[in-house]
This record gives sequence, C-alpha cells and structure tokens, in this order.
Amino acid sequence: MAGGRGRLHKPTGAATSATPKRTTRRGAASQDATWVPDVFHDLLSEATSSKAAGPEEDRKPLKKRKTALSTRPIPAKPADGRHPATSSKATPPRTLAEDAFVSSDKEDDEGSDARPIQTIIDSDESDESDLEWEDALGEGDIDEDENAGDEEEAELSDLSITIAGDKGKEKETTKKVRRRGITSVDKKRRLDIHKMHVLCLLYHVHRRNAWCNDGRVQAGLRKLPPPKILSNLVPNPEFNQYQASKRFIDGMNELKIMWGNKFKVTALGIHKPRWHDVDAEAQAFTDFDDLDIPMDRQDFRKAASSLQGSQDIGAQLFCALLRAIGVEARLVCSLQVLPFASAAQASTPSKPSSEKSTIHLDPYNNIEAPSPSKPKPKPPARPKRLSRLEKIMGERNLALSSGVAPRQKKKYHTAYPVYWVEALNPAHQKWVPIDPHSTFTVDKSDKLEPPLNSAQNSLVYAVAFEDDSVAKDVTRRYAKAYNAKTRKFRVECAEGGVKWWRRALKVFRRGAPLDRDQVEDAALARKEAAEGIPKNVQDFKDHPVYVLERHIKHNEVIHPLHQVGKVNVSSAMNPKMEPIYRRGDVHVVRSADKWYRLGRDVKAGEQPLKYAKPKKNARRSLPPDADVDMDEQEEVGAGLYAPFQTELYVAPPVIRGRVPRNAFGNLDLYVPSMVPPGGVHVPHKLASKAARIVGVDYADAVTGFSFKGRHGTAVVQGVVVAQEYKEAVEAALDAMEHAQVEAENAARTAEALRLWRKFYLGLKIAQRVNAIEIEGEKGPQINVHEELERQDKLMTEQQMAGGFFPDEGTVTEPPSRAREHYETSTYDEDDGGGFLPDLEDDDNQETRKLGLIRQDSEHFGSTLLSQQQLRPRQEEEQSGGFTTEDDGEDAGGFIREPSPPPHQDDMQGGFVQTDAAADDFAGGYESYAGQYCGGRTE
DNA sequence: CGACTCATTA
DNA sequence: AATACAATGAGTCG
Repeated sequence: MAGGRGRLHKPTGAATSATPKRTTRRGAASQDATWVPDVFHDLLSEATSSKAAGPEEDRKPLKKRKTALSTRPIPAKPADGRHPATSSKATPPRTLAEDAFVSSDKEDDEGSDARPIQTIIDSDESDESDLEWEDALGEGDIDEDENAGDEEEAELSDLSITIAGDKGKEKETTKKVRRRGITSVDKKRRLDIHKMHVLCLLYHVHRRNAWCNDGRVQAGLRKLPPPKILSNLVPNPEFNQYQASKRFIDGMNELKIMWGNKFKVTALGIHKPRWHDVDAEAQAFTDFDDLDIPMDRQDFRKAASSLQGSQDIGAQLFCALLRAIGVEARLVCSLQVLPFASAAQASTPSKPSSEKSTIHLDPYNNIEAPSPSKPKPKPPARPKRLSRLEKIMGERNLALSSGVAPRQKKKYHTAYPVYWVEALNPAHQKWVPIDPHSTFTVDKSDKLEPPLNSAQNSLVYAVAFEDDSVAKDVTRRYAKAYNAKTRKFRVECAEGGVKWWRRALKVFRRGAPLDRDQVEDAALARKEAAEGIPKNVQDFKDHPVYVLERHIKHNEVIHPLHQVGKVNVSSAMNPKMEPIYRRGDVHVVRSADKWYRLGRDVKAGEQPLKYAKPKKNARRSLPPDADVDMDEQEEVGAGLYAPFQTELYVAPPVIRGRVPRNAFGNLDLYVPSMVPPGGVHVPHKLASKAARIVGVDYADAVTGFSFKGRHGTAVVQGVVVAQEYKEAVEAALDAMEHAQVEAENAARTAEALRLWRKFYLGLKIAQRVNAIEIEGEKGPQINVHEELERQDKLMTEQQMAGGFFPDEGTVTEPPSRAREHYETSTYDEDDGGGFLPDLEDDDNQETRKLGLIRQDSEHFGSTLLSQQQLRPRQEEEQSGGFTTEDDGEDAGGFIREPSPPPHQDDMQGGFVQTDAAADDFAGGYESYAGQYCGGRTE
C-alpha cells in the first residue's frame, strides 16, 4: 500500500491537480468517520444525510471554485452563474447523485480515483507461510533442498539459463519451491481483499458517475455536437418504432464519431491489477507516467474543457455529454478487480519473470511494442502471444469500426474498454452500449468483452450507473459465457457471495423498478438462459445450472437422475459421453443419525439414495479383491438420505408431567424444535436441582456433544420439564440464584475479614520477631512502623485518586490500630487472645513467611508498590488474588463453603469496629490485603 | 501451421 | 482426505 501512495504522489506529466493536499486529507478523514463501519450501508446513508449538511459543505468548494475560475478560462462561464443544482439536469429523485455531487466537491482529491491499483503485495505469500509450509513438510532434508532451490531459482531469473550439474535434482528442487500451499486463511484474505476492492471500485464509479452530472462539465460539452446530429435525435412522432430506433442508433454513431475526433486520449486508464509477485522487482515510478492522474472534480472539469485524458475519462465525459443533450445515459464500468481465486491464474500467462516484469511495466503498451520480431527464446512466447492476440483483436476491432479514423495516439489505445456508456433507446426502452474509444462500437454488446486470458482487462463485474446513481449489474449483457466462465471470477462463487453482492449493490438499487428495468431484467435473464450447456468438463465445475456426476461431492446426490443434456465429450475423436444433470437436482445427503442431530427424522419407508464410503478400516490387504471391496462397501456404508426424505422430528410427548427420555435417561435436544410437545426447555445450569426441589419429573437436555480427544461426551444444558411446571421451576431457580448471590456476598465478606485478620497478625508477628536478638545482633529489621506509615499514606493517596474508600476513618483504622500495638512494644497475650487461640497453625505459617520477607525487605517494599496498581474494585483481580494467593486450597473452598463466621466474631472486637465498615472493606480492600499477606509466599 | 485451450498427472 | 498448483501432452480452431 505504501507503494501505492508513493505512486500517487508522484507528479505526472499531464495536468497536475492544483488541489492542496490538506483538502484531500480533510475530506478523506471526514469521509472515513462514517465510512468505516459498514462500507456500503454507510456510504449511502452518508450520502443521503449529507444532504442536510449541504449548505455548509457547499461553502468550502466555493473557495476552490474561485481560484479555479480565476486561473482557468473555462467555457463554462454561463454554467457557473447558475446554481449547480439547477444546471445539472435536476432530476427529481436525484438523491444520490446530487449528494455525491455536493459532497465530492469537498473531498476533491481521491487517490483511488484515477490511478488504478497496480499491484498488491500479498504479504502472506512471503516467508512466514512458506516457512510454515516447509516446516509442516518437515524433516531436516528439506532445508538443504530449499536453499538449493532458492539459489537456482535466483539464477534462473537472472540469467534465464541455468546449467545445473544434476538435472534430476534441479527439477526436484524447483518443484519443491513451486509447490506452495495456499492456506485457507490465505484464501479468505484474498477474498476479503477482493471484496474490498470491489467496493472501492464501485464507489469510484459512483463518483465519476456523479461528476458526469456536473453542470459545468455538461455545459461545456453540450456545445460540441453540431445541431444536425442533435436534431436527428429529437424523437419524431411520425416514425414507427423501427425507424425511431434506427435513427437513434445512427445518431449515437455520429456522436461517437464526433467524440472520437474531439477527444484526445493522452493517458492510460484503469487496468486489471495483479497480485504482486514476491520475487518481482518493484516497479519504477516512470512506469506510471502514462497513467491517468488522480482526479478531483476540478480536474474532471478541466478534462472536459481540454478534451483530453484517458479513455476512461473519455467515456465518462461522453456520458456527461449524452446527459447534457438530454439522452438518458448510463456510465458503465467493468470493474477491474483483483482476482481472488488463485494468484497463479493471473500470472500463469506470463511466466518468466523478466518478461513478466516488462508486461508489468507497460500494461497497455503492448501494441506499441509488440512482439512479432522479438529474438527471444521460448519462454517469452507466452506473453508475446498474448500481446499479439491483443493486438490482433484491437486491430480487428479497429477495422470493424464504422468509419472512424483511428487516432494516431495509438499508444494509449486499448483494445477493450473499461468504461463505456449505455444510452437508453427510447423507441425500445433498451439500453444501447456505446464504446467510443476502444472498439468504437454502438449497440454491439458482444464486442466489448476482452478475451478471457487478457492480462490487462477482464470483464467480471460490469456495473452501469444511471444519472440518479441507480446502478445495476449488467455483466450478463456483455459476458459471452457468464455461467460457465465469468461467474467463477465473481464473489458469487464464494460462500455467501450472492448475498454479498446483492448487499453491495443494494444502496444503488432503484426504489420502485421502472418498466425499462423489467425489460432489461428480462433481456438479461434471456441472455443468460441462452448461454447453453458447456462443452467441456472444466466449465461444468461450479456451474450454477448444470452438473456432472464427477463434480458432485461425497455428501451429495443427484436425485431424480434426469439427464438434462445427454452428451458431453471427454476427449475429442474418441468421444466418451457423460451425462449432464441439473444442479437443482443435487441434494446434500446425510446419514439418518446426522439428520436426527439436526432435528429431522427419515420418513418411514424411505430408502437411502446413497451409501457412505466405507471407512478405511485398519485392514489394508495389498491385493484388495473386488468382491471383498464390494462386500465391505455394502457392509460399512451407512445409508444417506436427502432432505426431502426427512421430516421434522417430533419427540414423544410429555404425558401427565412425565418427560420421555432416551436410553441414557436424557432427552435429545439438538435443536429447539426437538422439545417434546407439552414440554419446556429450561436452559439453566441449576435447572435440574430446581426441578428436583420442586419435585417434578424432568430430563436433562442434551444439546450436543463435545469431542475432546476421541471421546465424545454429551453436553447437557438445563432440563426439560412439563409445561405446567415451568413457572414453578423458574421460581425455584430464582430463589436459588438469590440465595447464591447472598452466599457469595457473605463469603466475600468473610474472606475479606479473614485476610484482614491475617494481615494484622502478620504485622504483629513481624513486630515480635524483629524484637528478637540473635547472638547479640539485631540483623536487618522490618520497620513495621515505617511500613505502616507508608502504607497508610499510599492508601490515602489511592483513596484520593480512586475514591473507593467511603470513610477515611475506616481506612486508616487497621494500620493505626496496629501502630498502637507496636508502640506498646510488648506482646500481650491477652490482647491477641481474641483470635490467636484458634490460629496456631496460621501463626506458624506467618512466622515462616515473615522470615522470608525479612531476607529481602526490598522486595517487601516493591510488593507493596506493585500492589498499589491493582484496582481492587475489579472482580477479576479480586478473584485472581484469591486463587493465586497463599494456600490455594482456600481458593477452592472459598466459593463453595464460605469461611465460617467465627472469624468475623473474632475480629469484631479488636479490629474492625462496625459491620458496615467491614463491608466497605470487603469490596475495596480485600484484594489488597490478600496480596499483601499471600504474595510473599513466592 | 501455429496459437490456444483443455485434461491429466503427481 | 481433499484440493490446488504447475507442467505436459493432445486436440481444435482459424
């Protein structure tokens, strides 16, 4: 992408846009905000909503217009006087067009607009996935091979000739290198990028189409056609339909010729992008000089007045011209989208990297530098042929062109259009394609599709935009083999692709279809139907209408085995016929068991349409006799049934509160529909307990299986009870939940108190231990007093910051209390007597722990500090503190069995003054205390 | 005859 | 287990 940007900023020879960059940025940003979430939906809603913001947006462009006006002597002066809205053909339902028109003024520059994306680096194709692949392949040997392969590969690309000592080895290595698995992740990513690209292109066309409504553009163009042509286009009521139609076509031809003479093609337009080859060199910037510059509306106007630009621009302006003179015109674009299928497919035609790169560099100039006399060895043959084909095609079409003198600017001529125009023939209400630049044809829809192998242009999505931004997919009008070929390059072929495409175009759909829409739909449908049955096996693959038996999956059958098309050749002169069936007759099949899992039951008396393949049992006798195989197959294969052989499974009903069960005492509830009549599913974890408490009959609901390892265990989710008990059970559940919450709260409180006690004890013990002299030396001491001071301070700070201690007094209480003890300096048995007696064990533990701490008081301090960062309020951290801290057994016991209240009693006297205070602590402080006490064990 | 497409193979 | 990729050979079209 970075490359792309760099490219964009590269100044190109022709008219450079005077657009200040910040405008770009601002525009893009504002667009982004609404654009991101759901690309298309938002695109539209933004467009519609921006209407409201219209005036404000209009302001900005004004400035721009001024400068533009002052610098350019535009012939659009009269138009300028008018308000844009009035000058543009002001179609009543111009929601989209107008909005885009308005808003596009604001975000003038548009990177993707004129400059096609050339190459996209498929980063995934690089080392990472390769490495993975190689690793997966695995043993150490491969590494060597890999390297060798790389070397040779490099040599190959550099010198074109490699003299390797061992041919066999070379082959092997290259194979290994070549063989690069395309992961499913990779595929998905490609598809996503493809989709994104489609959306971007759609938007691009949408904007260009909106520009075609530009008042000034139209005003300038309107003056071009001589009155004679125009008068021919005025419908004559005396003509019959045929005459009128002919007149219209003729008029279009004249306009096309006129346009061809006026408009000068000076740049290259969009062409088909390719996935970047990992080992291909980066393209030189100069390679892009011939391309269209990125455009904003001003540039577009400029192009309209100077009548220069790429063929794309030419077609767009031609569209504007038609609209300007009152002809209903569509801007059609064949989206040149990055293919998703296989990267290799695109690059296959051009094999050797050297040659590839040349093609790469000059995507459009093959005509200029064709290959007829190129003294290159075999490898270049492929691309050469292509280009030559291109050339031939181009020339032929040139020859076909009716009376247009081909422009001398042949360099920029492409054989097939990316943009063209459809004009509505009022006589038939039919759309007439006009391609004024590439094929120079009018009403020749079958001439616009480039050959399928063309590297520069492929017709995959042809989308036609009307002046009110209603857009329609008209690919089928132009594709010769839509079902057999074109479709395979479209999202429709991917899973959910049909829906996706429909959704992508939804924003451009017309609210209420017009007559001409229906006419067109019918025509397109007819065209598709007329496509006929493919003649080769390849085209049957993924064909939406026909199927070959060899292509159906293992879980599919062709049920009514209707040979719709009887013939199909396998090889030419010795034909092997294969029957053809309808895709509609293909059904997925499943075993009876699988159907049951889906809540369906095989109807009585239905015979399996197919039998599953026998599982590969361990027996692998080398000479598998035919009969043995047959036997095995018949034995092992499970019967498979199609959906229409099944019916909704109805469980045996609940009778008098008695819930039916399966052999395991459960009830199968794989789908909601499997709830037995008269029963209710209560999907609560504790439902079984509740039902037991209530005392009604219930059955555990098995909603699936979890396969861990090879052992599948039933997943139970709640229970099924009779309908009439539902409320009772739910009430019981409520009560249980309530009780549980209470219990948890109590447990939490108890735990908090327990930890406090521990903490306090710890301090006390520390104090005592510090007082002991060992052989006259005091050794490093924990300065309890200081620690407490510090801690107190920290807590106060935290309280300021977080504010989760409601009462300051409460907060400071424990430390101050402890200080008291410290200050007394004597360890009074009676004082501690309140809680010490039943805590002998703890006492020992504490002592040990403190011993540890004493050895690195540094750590002690840092522990305190780090604890400060914990946010006690957060549940996770609390529980984390509990589970990871001290004994560990505590953690488990805590939830189930709250620690007994006696502790609390113990504490009440000396430590915490009120219950309320304790509660406050429970939430805020426990984890702190917990960490403090427990953290040191580590 | 050459270009090009399709099917097969590993 | 199944599909995809790349090379190769055969057949067809113009």
